[in-house]
Amino acid sequence: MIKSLAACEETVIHEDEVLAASRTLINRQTAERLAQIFSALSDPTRLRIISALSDHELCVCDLSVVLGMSQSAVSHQLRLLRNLNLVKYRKEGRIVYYALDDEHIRELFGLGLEHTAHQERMEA
Amino acid sequence: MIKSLAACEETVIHEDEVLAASRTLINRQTAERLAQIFSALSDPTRLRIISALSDHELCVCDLSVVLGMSQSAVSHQLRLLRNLNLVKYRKEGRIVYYALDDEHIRELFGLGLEHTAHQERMEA
DNA sequence: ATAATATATGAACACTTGCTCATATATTCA
DNA sequence: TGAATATATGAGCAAGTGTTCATATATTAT
Repeated sequence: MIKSLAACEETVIHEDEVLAASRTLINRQTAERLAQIFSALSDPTRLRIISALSDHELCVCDLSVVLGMSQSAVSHQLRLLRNLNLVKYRKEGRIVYYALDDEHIRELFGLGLEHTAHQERMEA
Repeated sequence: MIKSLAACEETVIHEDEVLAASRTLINRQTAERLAQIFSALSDPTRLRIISALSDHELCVCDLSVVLGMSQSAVSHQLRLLRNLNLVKYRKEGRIVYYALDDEHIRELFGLGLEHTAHQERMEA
């Protein structure tokens, strides 16, 4: 424990802060989970899908038209979002309608948007 | 415009929804920006750095001890966070102290944590 | 000046990611 | 049943990512 703190040429520079930070640090598993959520939001295509679905549900074909992308590309991304439970779907015949399935994601998306708006103001 | 909507074997399935979604869809540049922000949060190491810095500033050496990672790896990630203005730093002699530099990121981090906590409850 | 040390960084490498293309599956319609 | 069509998915490939290793830079101490 204490021994593992030895580094930086055998001397921890700020032992108290290191101990404090170590106590409150999120664990590796939590970090992995968090990273997975943010990874889902770290791609422009998926963000545009989420944006497109923020008002209405849409079928895969509609989505590919809206995004101007191939059905295959959209479908692959939808699978990813589905696996992370960020979107839900319902089937009506051969048509599959996708919709957002997570208020947290809506919040994260909105908060991110605020941030970009903030950034743009800073640059102006 | 209207022509570009033709797809899915020449027939748009839900023209109204497609037009509505197209109007409110975030543009490609915004999507890129947003993706960049979330990308910064999409890696376990960077999330643990953010977590470690959430209370106190820490120097690079302290950080590498806290995270149990090489100084080089931490330094590379700090550069990335620095370039996105997510962390700020101050130099004191040869020691460089890093701290969070963005309330939005703190909020996003917190919101993400809530989500993982929610997920864990769902699984229990 | 020289040695020691905190941090930064380039190159390389394994691994991941997002797309395309081809094709499979499932449902509807004739 | 067989053709048409909405969606899903596997393989493959180009581009991106996170680490290590070696080394550069900058500051302090002798």
